[in-house]
Amino acid sequence: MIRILVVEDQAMILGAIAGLLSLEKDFIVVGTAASGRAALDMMAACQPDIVVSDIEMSDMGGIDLALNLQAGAHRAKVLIVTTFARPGYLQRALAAGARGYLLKDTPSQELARSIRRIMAGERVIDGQLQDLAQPDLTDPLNDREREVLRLAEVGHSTKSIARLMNRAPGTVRNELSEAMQKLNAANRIEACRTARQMGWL
Amino acid sequence: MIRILVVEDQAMILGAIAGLLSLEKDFIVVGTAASGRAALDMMAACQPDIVVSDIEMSDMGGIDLALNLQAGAHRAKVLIVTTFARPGYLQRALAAGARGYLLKDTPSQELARSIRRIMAGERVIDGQLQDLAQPDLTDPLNDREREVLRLAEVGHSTKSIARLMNRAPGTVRNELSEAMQKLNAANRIEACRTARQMGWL
DNA sequence: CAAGACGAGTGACAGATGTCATGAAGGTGC
DNA sequence: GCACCTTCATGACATCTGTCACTCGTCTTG
Repeated sequence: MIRILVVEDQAMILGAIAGLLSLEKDFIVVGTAASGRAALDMMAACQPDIVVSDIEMSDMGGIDLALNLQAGAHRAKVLIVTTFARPGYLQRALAAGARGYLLKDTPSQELARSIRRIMAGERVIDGQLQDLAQPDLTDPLNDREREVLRLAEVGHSTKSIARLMNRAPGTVRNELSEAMQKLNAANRIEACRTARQMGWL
Repeated sequence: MIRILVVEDQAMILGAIAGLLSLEKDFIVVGTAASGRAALDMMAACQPDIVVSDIEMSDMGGIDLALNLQAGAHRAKVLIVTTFARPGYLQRALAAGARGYLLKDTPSQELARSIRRIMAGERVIDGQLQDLAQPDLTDPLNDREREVLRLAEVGHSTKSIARLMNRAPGTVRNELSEAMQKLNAANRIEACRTARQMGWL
């Protein structure tokens, strides 16, 4: 019997996935949580063998959850199930000790199959991401550039970003410029998009 | 017995929702589709009483699907189930003849309950959207402004947008400026964000 | 300690962006 | 025909953006 904890912030999807997994005779859903934080609090009580978690959630995402489990010496394995085929996410998930990374695009039968493979010790990466995993996709941005981009993304002007970060406008301009060069973008909008798409924001 | 067609582009979610609904004794899932187009093609063969559809899908979204069903004199009712609490979406969905609008945030039991209520003739709007439904939230943009914003959103410069739309750069600048005033935004980035958030893009 | 590396800032410049007043061309309505 | 509106376009102007070269302090590190 494989003990599963499902973590997902959209209640309906959470219910649907939990229901789906409950249909398997060798699975038992021992708990569900709407955030990484909540999941962490339930670990002791649930004693899951595997945690199936989304990435983007308020409070604490799936990657940070994996990190915490790794650090806390929990023996539960982690399977990430997400909408996003972003290289940065995959990379960080694996670095955080996740044993698998599936896209919600993949057929639902794959979920059960992947859980069994992971419990058997295998590592499972979604087929759509095999190719993306290889080339040089390390995040070239530093913390300041990331923060500047995050602010630019929501429409702040250079001046306004400078105010928010307690920096001179010129500095912000330089950082933005740096980021654009690194991302090979023609303007801040493009830079934000690429960074976002790669999972670097 | 209520005959249901489920439309959703993320295969895993599609499977999970279909599975969830199959558990109800008075429901039968007569088909699943990954796009509005595909759903439309299946209508005759499936003869569903109700179509449960996502909104954002390639090929044809849930709102256009509802429009087509309405126009084609199909008697199937439509329930929209989506991630997005965007007033523009709700408004357009209802205008397209949808009988219900649920967020994926709501608990999964609500889905079955809502389907039954809709089959009983009721109209179901997610609680989180009740308040948003009232004030003046009509899309102030015209077609050109919408298109200009869509291009600006992905990082095109004014010149590049002008080329793509066969217009003078000055015209594009004016249209962008117009849109920004209508949306009360300080720059194109903010304008794109608000429009997107309201469901006007 | 000298040589760098690094973070933050400045100044100057070209080009992009946002605002506004204005104008030409093509409908409408009467 | 004439007044009026809409759509597309210009030109002028003030700002904002993006690029670059360069200056300081402050740490590292040999």
